[in-house]
Amino acid sequence: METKKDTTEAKILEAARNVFVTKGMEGARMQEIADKAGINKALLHYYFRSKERLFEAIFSEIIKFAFPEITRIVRSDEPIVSKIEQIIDAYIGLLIKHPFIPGFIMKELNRDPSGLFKLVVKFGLNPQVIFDHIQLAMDRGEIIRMSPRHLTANIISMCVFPFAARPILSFVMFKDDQNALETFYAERAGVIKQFVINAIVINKQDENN
Amino acid sequence: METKKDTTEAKILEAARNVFVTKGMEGARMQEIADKAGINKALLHYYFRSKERLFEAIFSEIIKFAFPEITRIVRSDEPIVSKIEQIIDAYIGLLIKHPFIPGFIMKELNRDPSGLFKLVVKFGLNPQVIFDHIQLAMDRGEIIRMSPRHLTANIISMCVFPFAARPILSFVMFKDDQNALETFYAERAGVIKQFVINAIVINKQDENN
DNA sequence: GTCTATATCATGATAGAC
DNA sequence: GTCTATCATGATATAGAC
Repeated sequence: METKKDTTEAKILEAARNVFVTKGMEGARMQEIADKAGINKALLHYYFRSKERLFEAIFSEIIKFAFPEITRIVRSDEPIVSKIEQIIDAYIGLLIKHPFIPGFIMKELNRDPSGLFKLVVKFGLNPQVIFDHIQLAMDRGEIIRMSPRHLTANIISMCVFPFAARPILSFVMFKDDQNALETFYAERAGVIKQFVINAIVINKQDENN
Repeated sequence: METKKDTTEAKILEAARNVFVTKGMEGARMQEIADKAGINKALLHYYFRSKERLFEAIFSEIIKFAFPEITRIVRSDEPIVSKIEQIIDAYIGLLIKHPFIPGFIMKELNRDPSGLFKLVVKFGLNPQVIFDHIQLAMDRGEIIRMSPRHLTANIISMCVFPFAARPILSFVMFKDDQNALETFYAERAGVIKQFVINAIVINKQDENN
């Protein structure tokens, strides 16, 4: 129906996403967004009243994206190790597809976290559920005892940080060899899964019970 | 000698560090820096010709700080596990003292990595040395075999990311309970050391050989 | 070295024709 | 809805007095 009407709006959103993600809120220029969208500045203000509004639209879009459907995986009835593996696969897959999102999120959250607050509240995302599931698995003796928060932090850190710090990796670790960097990212999921399993699983030789 | 002469310059640098670290290059205002330093804008340009120059001064200062003397630890003649533990302690100690540095570094590196390039080259920092040492420890059977690059990435990720993503942790994990957050950071070094040892050390019951 | 005043310029935003 | 032209603001940077 309205798939025809909003071609301009769609072009604006795509251009804005592009510019905001690479330059950030402060660094982005309305002129550049207009150019990339093939229109002029006035039209930007016609569709989105201000730069602030346009940014919020993009930011919401991205944040929703960054919290993938972890809850579904967590709530499933599989053993904890299987859940953790699925979450790592889901995260890394997402990050390989959209490698610039972590940098953007962290940049903007350090600037003004209020946007995140609204969205997390709106989505009713409750990390306590995750911690409880981990605690349960520990009580059942599936994995070693450690702080569920720290375990969660460890896993997410290993997944996200290498993408957020892409320029450092690229230059310091790989001397700007982009192919080597891509290979590294592709290996990441497997490496993290193995690392976490080594660290926390108790009966490694008895996984089939 | 010139410890008296440069009090104004010192005040400027401190104010600039403050503003740049919290607001970033684009978000920082020369007016605010001048106010915080107790002088006026013109004087900023007298000491540092432009905003760009002033920023570079601060950025260099911070970057040097962020690469602590890891090389010394790596080169020492201790077992690999001991080295890793020392590095984790050094890193976390630094980050607890200066928790806003990671966010700043990542923000600016995603904007323009050229500053890093110059400094890394200047310092002659060579990560290959680290990878070689790890490889050697693997060949000697001290730790399991895995990619040295991935192992390094895992450790640094777990150290740095929770600080870089401070606003997310603070709100999502701790509902803005600052005390709980500080406690979490204080526990971090111990947790990471244990986690890494569990993941990679081969003869855990035989560490004294 | 430090100040006031001002030049210069870029940006977000709006008015108004079509 | 889309454009051109313009405004208003705020920023970096400089001139020049003291």
